[in-house]
Amino acid sequence: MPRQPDPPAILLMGPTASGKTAVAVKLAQTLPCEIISVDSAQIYRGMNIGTAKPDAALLAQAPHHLIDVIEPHESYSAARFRDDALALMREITERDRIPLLVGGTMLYFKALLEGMSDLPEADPMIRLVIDTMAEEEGWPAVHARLAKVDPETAARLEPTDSQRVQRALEVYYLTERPMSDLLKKPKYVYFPYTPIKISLVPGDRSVLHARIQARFDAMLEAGLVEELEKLREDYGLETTMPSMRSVGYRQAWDFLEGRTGRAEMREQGIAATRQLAKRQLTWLRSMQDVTEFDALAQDLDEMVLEYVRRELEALYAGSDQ
RNA sequence: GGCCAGGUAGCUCAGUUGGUAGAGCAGAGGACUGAAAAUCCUUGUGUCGGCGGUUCAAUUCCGUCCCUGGCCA
Repeated sequence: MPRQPDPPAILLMGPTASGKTAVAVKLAQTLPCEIISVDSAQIYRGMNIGTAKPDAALLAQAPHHLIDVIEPHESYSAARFRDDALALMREITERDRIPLLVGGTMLYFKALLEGMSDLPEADPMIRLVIDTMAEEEGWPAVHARLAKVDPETAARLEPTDSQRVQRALEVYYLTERPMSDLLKKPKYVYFPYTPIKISLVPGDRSVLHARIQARFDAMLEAGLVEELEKLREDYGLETTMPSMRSVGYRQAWDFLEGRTGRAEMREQGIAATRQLAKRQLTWLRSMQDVTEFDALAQDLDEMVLEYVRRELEALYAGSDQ
């Protein structure tokens, strides 16, 4: 008896400003899918302008899951994303619909597809302790401490890689075991879907850069700085919070503090967005079994739609045998 | 028109007491396991404004011209 194939899931990936949302909406209007956002910044309530979040009208027309799920003073994680996304995907599939995962946070896609090792979650107190340590002695000294308890991880990390050095030491403090040991245990990979992986990659980088610039100007025009000002009044925000490290908000914060002028904020915001796009493209190049479309193509949404249709037909034809 | 200060990497600038030059930013490539829009690694040949002159050798000294800014007319 032939095995029933796993139900489909569409993964639509691309760098910032590549036009993912428009394509997703097109698919959602034409096929029985529900959109799940894969975006580490759009999860924050109230951060609308700078994250290029779909507006209320568009959300009413094409609902997105995993948008506006936490507040700007809270933090999220790849592990939480994986749990949330898998739960939603099951519900959507049970409704006989197809999950359509759309976004640019490639670590989240990876965590979803490949699973994560069994590691403890972040502990704010321990992070504070390590931050204090780093402030007093510098990150290389923290790295040296890590080398004593987890030489293997220390060897693969740069002493300057503050975030990973901190995480590795945090894992050791919480478990009293080196992270390298914990990572060696086989991961529990659970992804009972047939993924249809699509990437939107601009054929001409300079066109993407021009788009990024125009979009950042539009964000400033739409009141990005004012939005942050309001958020700072409503929440006790600090620059160390993950939400405030995101592109645009970080630069607007410096501007509000008087550390930069308006022109400088604009330059830095645009550059930070370009750099984000570059890192996203690096991720995409390393991903397997992804069908790539030129994000700048005229009839991009039609092309993607046709491709998805064909893939779905092939999948369902296979299941009827 | 006169005087002064500049013209060096895409941008901001350093430097060479004469032996053809280097930082920051930007850009490019890469890494990536509970903060990932994060965090980090690698990567710098450019008529040193043009043309002459002095010199073994000029981006560096001299002359001249062009351009930019400031002051004076």
